[in-house]
Amino acid sequence: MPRASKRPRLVDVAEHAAVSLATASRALAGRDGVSAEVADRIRQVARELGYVANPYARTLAGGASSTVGLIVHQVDDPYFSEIAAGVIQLAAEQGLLVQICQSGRNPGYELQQLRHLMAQRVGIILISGSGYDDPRVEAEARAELAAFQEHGGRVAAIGRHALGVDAVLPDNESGGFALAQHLMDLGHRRIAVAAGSAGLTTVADRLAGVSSAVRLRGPHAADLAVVHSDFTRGGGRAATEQILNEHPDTTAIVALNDAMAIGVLSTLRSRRVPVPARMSVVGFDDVSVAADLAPSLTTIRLPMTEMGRTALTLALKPRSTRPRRRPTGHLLVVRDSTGPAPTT
Amino acid sequence: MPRASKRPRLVDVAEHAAVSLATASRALAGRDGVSAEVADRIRQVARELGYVANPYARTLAGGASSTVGLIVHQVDDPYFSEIAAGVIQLAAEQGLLVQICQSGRNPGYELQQLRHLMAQRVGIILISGSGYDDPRVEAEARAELAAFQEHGGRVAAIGRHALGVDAVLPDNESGGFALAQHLMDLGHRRIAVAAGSAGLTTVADRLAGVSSAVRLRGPHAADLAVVHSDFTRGGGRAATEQILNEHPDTTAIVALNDAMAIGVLSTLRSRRVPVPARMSVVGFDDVSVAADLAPSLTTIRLPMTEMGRTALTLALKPRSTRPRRRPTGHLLVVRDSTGPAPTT
DNA sequence: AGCGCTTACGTAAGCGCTTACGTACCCTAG
DNA sequence: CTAGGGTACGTAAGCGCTTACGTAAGCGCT
Repeated sequence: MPRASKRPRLVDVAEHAAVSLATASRALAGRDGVSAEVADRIRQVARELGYVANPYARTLAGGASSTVGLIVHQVDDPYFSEIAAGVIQLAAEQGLLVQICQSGRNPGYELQQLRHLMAQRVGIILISGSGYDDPRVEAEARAELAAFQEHGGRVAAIGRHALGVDAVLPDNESGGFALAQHLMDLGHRRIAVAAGSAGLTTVADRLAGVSSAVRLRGPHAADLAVVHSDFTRGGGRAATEQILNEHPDTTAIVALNDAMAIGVLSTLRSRRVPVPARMSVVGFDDVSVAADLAPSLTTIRLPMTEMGRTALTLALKPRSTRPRRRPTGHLLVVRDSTGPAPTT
Repeated sequence: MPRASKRPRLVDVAEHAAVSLATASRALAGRDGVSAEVADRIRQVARELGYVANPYARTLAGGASSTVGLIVHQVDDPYFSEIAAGVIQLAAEQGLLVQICQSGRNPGYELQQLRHLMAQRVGIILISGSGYDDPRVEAEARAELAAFQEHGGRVAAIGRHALGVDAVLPDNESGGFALAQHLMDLGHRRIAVAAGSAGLTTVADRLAGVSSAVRLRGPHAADLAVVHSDFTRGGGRAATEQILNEHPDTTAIVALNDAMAIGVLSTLRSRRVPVPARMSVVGFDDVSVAADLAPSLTTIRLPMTEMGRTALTLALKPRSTRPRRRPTGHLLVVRDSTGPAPTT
């Protein structure tokens, strides 16, 4: 049975163009040392033959790997999937392929994924998601990433500043600050915070912003009750139960991300607590459903898709000696889930 | 400056174990022709050295590529991200890496992504998302996939039956059927369908289920108004506006996926149409937020994560001559967005 | 005319692995 | 005791690229 013809190789291109392998390679790589006419002829032939370089051979021979690795906590979490969408968009524009991994919010497993990517010689690695306070894991990751960069690997982080690599950093602290101010401006004095896992730097940063806004208002501006759970809708539900039980006079809940906020709203609804009449709720991130919730969610908008793109851009640029940090900007988006504090 | 030591190669393992390259390769690949003791020794050495095979060299030399490609419409659409989560989970368990691409709901661009993956010699390709009725593109994809499989490539589709490859197929038709029945059981007689792009097979199938349920009830069981938009929240909003304007006596809206349903609910809320008192709404998919919406959404549950896993399983198994089809099962989940038809 | 320099291209040595083939050895049958 | 066959392992030939190095031609200069 006559096999369909195999893919053309570089030799085929070289032969058809009547040049050597080396010249063909140079021409297609856009390296100089090839006259313009010859280069044109080679590119022309390559196009006609439908030649596409074998990435395995190319990488083996010392060329740059054309794939970027992306580690997220969970792809089906909108925060991460919106970031991923940005990364994938830009990667496609640059002709790069994205290898995606989930760490499942587990620092040890994340390190394992990272090792796997490095072992696979993925050239560029993006790590999205909050750092953990597990100092051992963090230190190991840091060390191995440093070695990886020594060998020419490129790395960027999104929302993690403790890794010693270039990073895109959301304005967590000032976002938290803005949220607390917004609530206090509305007259709220008993504010509860539904926070994610205590170990996450994102949690710590956002929380710090909230507290500093409260402190800044004066010694008795407002009471802050912090309840830790995790950054999921289920976490938001659990936190709400706890807040309702332990801090019944709360008039506003700050969920430290939108997933939690959705859980908060859901629980308040089933407990028949009217929002915002009896309880105001704010989130953080502005995932795209936030605007379509009932009530629509007041939150801090982070340019997630853009953050993904920026992270890849950062990793693509030649590395400077010191890790660069790129803030993201943020915006308080006021919607229907917040209103004046109820008069007692 | 003394470079950090390079990664161990197979020769290093072979030397330390005092065997030849070939033997080491065989032992680590688990191929036979190596005595048990020697194989153990080699594996032991490899572990001590922290040896991980270079995937580029392995693939170049004729080994199997260890990466699977996944094409989805949009990663930040929950339907696709939940499927992707399943694929990535199982891939990680199998030591495979997942290359993810977005087609942006554009058939031509999807074909381009497909070609890119094939050119990159990705061994396994999963294509998620509805087929299009663009016969030219579909035929081209079909042909190229066939050639890819001829060369040993493995392919599976999710929710597409026209590609001539193994496929995981959601019960679109019976799901639509169940939804329509549910509404008619509640007394609804004027039902509008908010459908995605007319070209999608998913739309056609779900719609067919709805219509056949209505027809089955008898000639004048219910009026069905179909409005086409697209499978996004915005599409749901647009469709709702149109339904409200053109079919004002509608009492129930069937959104053909949950994203649209969210848009429908959002628009009804802003138009002050109470759900379900004045209008019932159903969705399709049961994305994970569906339960946390206000009101929570009656919908058809599809095991999305499981579907992702199944698709990969299918692609991993040796191919049979005829494309296999694996149905997914479904479940009508009744929540708060549906109620009895309002009495006029 | 002879020198050195640049430019344009070819030659060939790998990159790290898999695998077809070859070879030494041991076992069993005749 | 030897022929035949299986088992365990080694040798070496690539896979399709990149790139260091070599070479020939062309240039301006003294």
